[in-house]
Amino acid sequence: MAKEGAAEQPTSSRQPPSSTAAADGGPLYGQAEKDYHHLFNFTNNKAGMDKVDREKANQTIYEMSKNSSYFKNEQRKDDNRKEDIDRMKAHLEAYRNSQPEMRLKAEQSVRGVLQRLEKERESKRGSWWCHVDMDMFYCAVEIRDDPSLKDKPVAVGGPGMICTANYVARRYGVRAAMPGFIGKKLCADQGAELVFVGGNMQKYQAESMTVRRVLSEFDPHLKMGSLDEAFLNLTDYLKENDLDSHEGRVKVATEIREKITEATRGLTASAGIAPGRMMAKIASDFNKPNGQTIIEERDAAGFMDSLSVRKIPGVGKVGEHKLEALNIKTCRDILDNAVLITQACSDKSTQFLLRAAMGIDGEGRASERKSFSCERTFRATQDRKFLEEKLRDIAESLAEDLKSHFMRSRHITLKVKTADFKVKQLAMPLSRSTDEADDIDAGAQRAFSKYIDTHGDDTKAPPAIRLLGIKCANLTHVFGGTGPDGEEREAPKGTIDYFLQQQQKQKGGKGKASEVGDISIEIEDDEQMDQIDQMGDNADAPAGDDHPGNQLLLPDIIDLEEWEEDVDVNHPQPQPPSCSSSPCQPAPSSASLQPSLPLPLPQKRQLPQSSAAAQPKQPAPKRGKKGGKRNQDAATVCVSGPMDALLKRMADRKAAGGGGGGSSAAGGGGVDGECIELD
DNA sequence: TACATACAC
DNA sequence: CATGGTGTATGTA
Repeated sequence: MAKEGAAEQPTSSRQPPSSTAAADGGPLYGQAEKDYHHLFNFTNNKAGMDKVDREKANQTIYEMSKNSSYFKNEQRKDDNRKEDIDRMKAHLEAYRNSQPEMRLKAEQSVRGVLQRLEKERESKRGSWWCHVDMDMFYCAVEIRDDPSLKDKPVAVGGPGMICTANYVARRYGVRAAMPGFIGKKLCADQGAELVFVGGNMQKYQAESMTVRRVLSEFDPHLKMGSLDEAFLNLTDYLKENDLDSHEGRVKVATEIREKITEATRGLTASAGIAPGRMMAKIASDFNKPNGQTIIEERDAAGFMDSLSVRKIPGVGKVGEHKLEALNIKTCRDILDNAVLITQACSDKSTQFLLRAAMGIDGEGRASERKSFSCERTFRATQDRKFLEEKLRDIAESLAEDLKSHFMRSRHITLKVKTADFKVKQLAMPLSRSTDEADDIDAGAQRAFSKYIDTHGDDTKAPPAIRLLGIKCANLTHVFGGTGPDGEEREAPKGTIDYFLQQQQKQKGGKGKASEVGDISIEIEDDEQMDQIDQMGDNADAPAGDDHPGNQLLLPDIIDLEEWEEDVDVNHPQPQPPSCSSSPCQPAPSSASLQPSLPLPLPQKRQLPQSSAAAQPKQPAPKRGKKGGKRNQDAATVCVSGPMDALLKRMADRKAAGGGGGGSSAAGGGGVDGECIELD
């Protein structure tokens, strides 16, 4: 099945790099005004839309958007960004005019960084990652179950927002994350009717489990990124099955996809295999849908070089434009202009960009969940009663959420979006941790009053509001103790809380009970690591828990019920990666001693345009038993004081003399002026 | 700490 | 009639 040919020739049949947005789809609209073309994130050159179609779609979208509050707000934000960019440019200009010694120093420092990175990349050779991504997942499920939809433009979602569109709809310019009414119009203008299908999360979860089962055969430790994508470490599988070769990888990718299609009765997936997670992810997108891309180590640098910066996960619309202002469009440009980047970006961003451009994965250390939030959009209103009731609903929903996860929060943030789409947040620390709706509500209402006070004055009513939300942070685990009904609260098997409970018991009694505060838990071996890895995926979780699990130690992955699946908005198609036929060159050091802004480091790794498959096959380097195992190092999980919570709770009970955590909301004055007092 | 932004999905 | 919700990271004051 599928496009194996494509897999073996990832480089051969692609179009040259698309020109910039302005040149490509030149804005025929609002010419006299500023150019907001790039705000239309919905058009790209995928899915066989030709230039005319694209331009037509752009105009439709523009016509429908231009007078909306939403779009006006986007313009405002964009103007702010432009100022940012101007400041950045000014800063760079200052650098250009600075003392040569200074610039020389900067360049030497960058050279060192790049060399270090080169070494790091070298040291990580030999590990193989696969990213599997289901094609238009939700949509595909719906179409499979109702084949009459097959040739129609279909969107999962509604008139409010589109979650996923099939490829027929995409031809009309319909995209994920596009409001449904625009999608509808795009189709209507071309004589088609967009069919909306409401989502069915249960069904998608079930399908996702099926996919997972298939994949776990290749890597039992796989990490599902969301319902429709997964990361697999294939290193062991390839070695154990004597498939550690280009042919082997092609075979495995093919097999993975075939098995998925078989197990799901017709759903297709795209896959990427590469010597790193990030590259694998980019690769899986490269021949979508129903395709695959394999990147060999010797091709990796060349592949990255030609890639648009926008392909780097973490570089979005804004980042792309910032870099564009520096004349940086590809990953190669990032490396060639590393000095520029160090001057224009923060240390963190610089590190991130340089690593990404070289194809080196981020450290990707995941942490425990840090917040719970809930927000609702509604028809903008000034009706205070209505808004307060909305807040109450949200608080109740959050309390439920917290309880079902055995968590409490000590800090809440109110979020308010006005009719003009401006967002404001107000923090409200609580005097102690809570999972009670009353407490959360009290805090939120107080913050809301404050908002009203500061935003309406005597003459002017406060603005209409279109969204309210609450975020609960400063979380602590709760186990033991009693729940709201007075019943014993025990963490269910298979949850992180259960794990922590066990740990607690083992370390238990002996000493240190008096030591209130954070405790840390040592994860000593892979087995324990896996135990944690698997948590939350178990069916043992409490019923009605729509969050598949916690995120402990899942790197860079968000595993919520995701709404926007398969977003591939506005990604220029990557141009053919030029492949290098030689392994990565050691970091060169053609050091001219003259400071010059674009520092040619490391040397260009350009090479013939032969495809990966056409390259002479080189066996992957034999390595010692090293690259394969993930998480070799013992990891330490820091848990923000479950002990604390326990003791506090006891203290609370003593003080309150009453049942459980229940507490009446405190209207009364918060301590410290801002902190809301419970009980 | 508080707030705003950017990003992923 | 009309542009979502959940979560993380980061920069700045």
